[in-house]
Amino acid sequence: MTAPQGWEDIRAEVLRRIERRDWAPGAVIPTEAELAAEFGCARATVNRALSELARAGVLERRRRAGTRVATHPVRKATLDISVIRLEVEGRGQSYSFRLLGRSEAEPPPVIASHLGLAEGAQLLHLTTLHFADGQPFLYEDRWLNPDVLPEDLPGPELSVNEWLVKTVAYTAGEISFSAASAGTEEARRLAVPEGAALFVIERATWLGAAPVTWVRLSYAPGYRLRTAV
Amino acid sequence: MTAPQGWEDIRAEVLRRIERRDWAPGAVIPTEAELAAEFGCARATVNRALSELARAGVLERRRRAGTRVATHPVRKATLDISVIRLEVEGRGQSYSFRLLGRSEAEPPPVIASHLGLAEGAQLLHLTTLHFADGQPFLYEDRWLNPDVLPEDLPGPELSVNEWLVKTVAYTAGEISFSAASAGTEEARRLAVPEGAALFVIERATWLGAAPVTWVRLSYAPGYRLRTAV
DNA sequence: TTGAGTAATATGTCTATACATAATGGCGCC
DNA sequence: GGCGCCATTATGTATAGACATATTACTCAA
Repeated sequence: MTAPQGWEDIRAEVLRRIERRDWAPGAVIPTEAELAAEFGCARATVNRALSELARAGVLERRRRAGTRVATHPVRKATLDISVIRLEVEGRGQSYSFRLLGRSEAEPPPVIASHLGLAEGAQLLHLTTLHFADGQPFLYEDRWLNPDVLPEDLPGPELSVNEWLVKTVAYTAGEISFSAASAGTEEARRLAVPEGAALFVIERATWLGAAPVTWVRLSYAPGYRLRTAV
Repeated sequence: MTAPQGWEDIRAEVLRRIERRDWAPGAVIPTEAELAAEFGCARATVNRALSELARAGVLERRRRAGTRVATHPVRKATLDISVIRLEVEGRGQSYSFRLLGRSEAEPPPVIASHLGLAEGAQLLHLTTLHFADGQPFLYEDRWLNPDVLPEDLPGPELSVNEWLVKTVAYTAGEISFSAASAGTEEARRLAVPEGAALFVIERATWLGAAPVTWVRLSYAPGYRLRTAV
């Protein structure tokens, strides 16, 4: 066997020992210095490898206490939250969208309180339907805080969704994924029967303390969000 | 203003400049060497900060071409895929489960082909109902490859889910999230009307080329998977 | 026995330097 | 002008050494 060279090799070797149960879950593994001596590399290189594994949830590291194999390996799945156009085009389909409604209004209390808005605050309310290959793909229900918008809204060539990610910064955000039965409006827009199971992403973002946007994305039936682990 | 000290300070400062649009999306930012000179630190420190931001999707880095602000900031949401018991207990509810069925059978063709199984291969089929505070919370439909199991199946104190995570390694995996209408079996088990919108996680894992498990988790209505961005 | 104080230790980070690697831009050749 | 090669350049990684920091383990006194 060739000795591990770079930090990725060392990571692989450590992972292999964990999978082979040379190092059992919960057990303390050798220190960085010891591993560096064994692999014949600098401690920093071992540190890089072990840090990556700790970030991935495979190891747990604490100063002075050492490094141990995680007993409950919390596998972290990373989802890429992208622009809808790119998501559609990434599936090899053609993208289009249509702005359905635009108004200034007071958001429902649930949304207002979630965003931390004062009572009676007016937000911009935009509803958009996104298409993949001409078929309804996603219904977007968005509330926007006009105070944080640096420029005018985009022209018809850019969806609000895409314009937002390119121009409005935010410092904190929440995402939730759930399933919901299609309501009257969603069903009509997506051309599905009322009550159909829709995959729903709700997202709220803030810029500092100021709410930026709240959006609910209802995907047409059949949609799957995928990722590798 | 005090000069940034560690790599986290530098990361914060860079992020601030991006959010203030000192560095616009798509623009090339100064090189590591230049930033190191400006901040009065080693290049490795700047490298650490910029690498983190690149990993987070805020920056795009390419050798020789330099570092630029991402035009399509692909926000990466990381989900912690944990043991179901911990998920329930993390919500402050009491956890229990019941093994509903256990048999050896040939999986449906969809699953078999997805896993890359030979035709006619027999898998262990386990169905489990998980409860939160005594209420049906999650219906688990699992197919297990007996060849990769290192030990006997767990006793009644540990759910298959938890036992698997702690004892079976895997090298590759896929997760998908979707919404589905409750089928007859799911509806009966979760005590919801047929056709109710369920949040579904499907997951397949392999150990090298060998399939390990395929599982479908159907959550009772109202379930939300949350994460921060 | 208990608690406070202290020494020991493993990880976390930074530095300076060096070389590796990928990708670009320009140069020269045809 | 077009094409291929090569020097340049910015990032990626490795190194040894140093100091910082968190936390444990130990010692000693009340």
